[in-house]
Amino acid sequence: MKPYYEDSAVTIYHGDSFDVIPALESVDAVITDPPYSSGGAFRGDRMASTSSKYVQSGTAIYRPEFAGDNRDQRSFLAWCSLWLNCARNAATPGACVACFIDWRQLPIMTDAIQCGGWTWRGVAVWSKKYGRPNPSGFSSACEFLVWGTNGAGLSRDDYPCGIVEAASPSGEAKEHIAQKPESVMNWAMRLSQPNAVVLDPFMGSGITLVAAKAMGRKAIGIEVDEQYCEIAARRLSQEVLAL
Amino acid sequence: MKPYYEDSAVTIYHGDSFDVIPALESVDAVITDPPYSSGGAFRGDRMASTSSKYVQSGTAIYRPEFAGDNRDQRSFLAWCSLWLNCARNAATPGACVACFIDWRQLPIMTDAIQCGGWTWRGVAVWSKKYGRPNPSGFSSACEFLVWGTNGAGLSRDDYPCGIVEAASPSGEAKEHIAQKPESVMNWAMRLSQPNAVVLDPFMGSGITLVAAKAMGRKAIGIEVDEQYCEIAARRLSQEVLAL
DNA sequence: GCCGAGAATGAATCCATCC
DNA sequence: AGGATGGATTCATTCTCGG
Repeated sequence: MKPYYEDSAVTIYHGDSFDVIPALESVDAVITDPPYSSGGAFRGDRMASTSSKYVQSGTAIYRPEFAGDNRDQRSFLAWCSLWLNCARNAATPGACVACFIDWRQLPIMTDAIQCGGWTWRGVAVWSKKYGRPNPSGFSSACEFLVWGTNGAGLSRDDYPCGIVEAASPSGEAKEHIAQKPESVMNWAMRLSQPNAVVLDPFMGSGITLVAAKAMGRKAIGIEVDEQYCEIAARRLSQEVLAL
Repeated sequence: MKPYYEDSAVTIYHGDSFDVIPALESVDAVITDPPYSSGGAFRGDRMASTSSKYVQSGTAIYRPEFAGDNRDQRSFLAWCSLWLNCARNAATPGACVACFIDWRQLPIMTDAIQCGGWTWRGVAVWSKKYGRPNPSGFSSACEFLVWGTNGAGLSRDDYPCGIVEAASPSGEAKEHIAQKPESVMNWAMRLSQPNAVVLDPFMGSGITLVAAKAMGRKAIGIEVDEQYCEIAARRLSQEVLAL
């Protein structure tokens, strides 16, 4: 299988995770931000394009659409269970898993992690401090990180806190509608062991790989959309130049 | 039905919620901190007494056991669905509901709220900043507030943020093992309308009622354990004296 | 360079219209 | 009737720009 991009710490594959993951082995951590299939109470809302259902109020910055974000709840559970199980087959004993998700799909994700054979161990929180006001009550100020291990966890030297606070990325540094801040990815990365091989099966703009590299891990990214492979590869080569 | 305690803003009933709630009407908000039936992965862990399974690091202060905290997941879902439906029958259209819960029972509670006929609208977060370090990964630094409405929500003037930060209560101010800080209860109270009648079917030491009073709401508390009725009544009369 | 005012932003939600 | 569409709305934080 030919990588789309490769350097000393990072490998990117362009393709579908279900095709690529079975060729992998010795994965120590799965840290990812899958398409949420969220964005509305109704089927029609969820089926809308990612750029219209996740409204970027009045921005002039273009960000590409992303794929796989329009499953209903049953399919989302089935689909997550399958790729999570697939990833666990490539994982070492004691490997860890962590998936970002919003409030609406949080319970589904806890089911999916367990259906995929992982041991669910907790829900960590990314606080954005304040979200867009919600006319019916509390603002959506947080996203969640559902995490677990492949069987018994490994002993560790690092005890990360279950909550992290950071503002959403914005402006030109934000190349994907759902991009997480680097500080949040660095925090999530602390779940893995210092020398871990980290897999992100839904790489997007590659922020997970940047964090993995910054934290001394090795990383494998998979992305179905070539446009994002290109963005991630550019970002990672710039990182190399910056060192 | 004879109240155990009553003043201008607050009524306390001593009894089981399933017996008391059907006699109520015009409830505008249900804000409560039910027994989590959590505290361990195994049945034996959950069946331990509340004062032993919820470890109180090194404190000598005695706190009474509390009831209803040893159900397995299926029973917890069934039981929550039943009292939530029961409470909804006493609720006005557009009333709101909010239940505190830990990560382990969070998905069950989102199911229960919907099974009880409420519209689930979000998951808000109470951040304790730090939790006990967890040897397998992230510390449990947060508890969650699953919230919703009885049909369409009412229009509102207050737009509370979906996350609140406060340290856990400690020392003598803590009269119940699972007691929430007043600031957290005041924040939760902001989900309700300013003149709402707030019901807490699992009153415990009465912190919800204190918050309701402080925020200008009227409150009804129900508690099965007379020892806690006494604690709550004492607390509320002191509040009256303090005014 | 620092500060303050004003504008822009957000994995959103609701509701009236329109097919 | 039910699904799809488009516009209005909310505010703490962040960003921009001028003094």
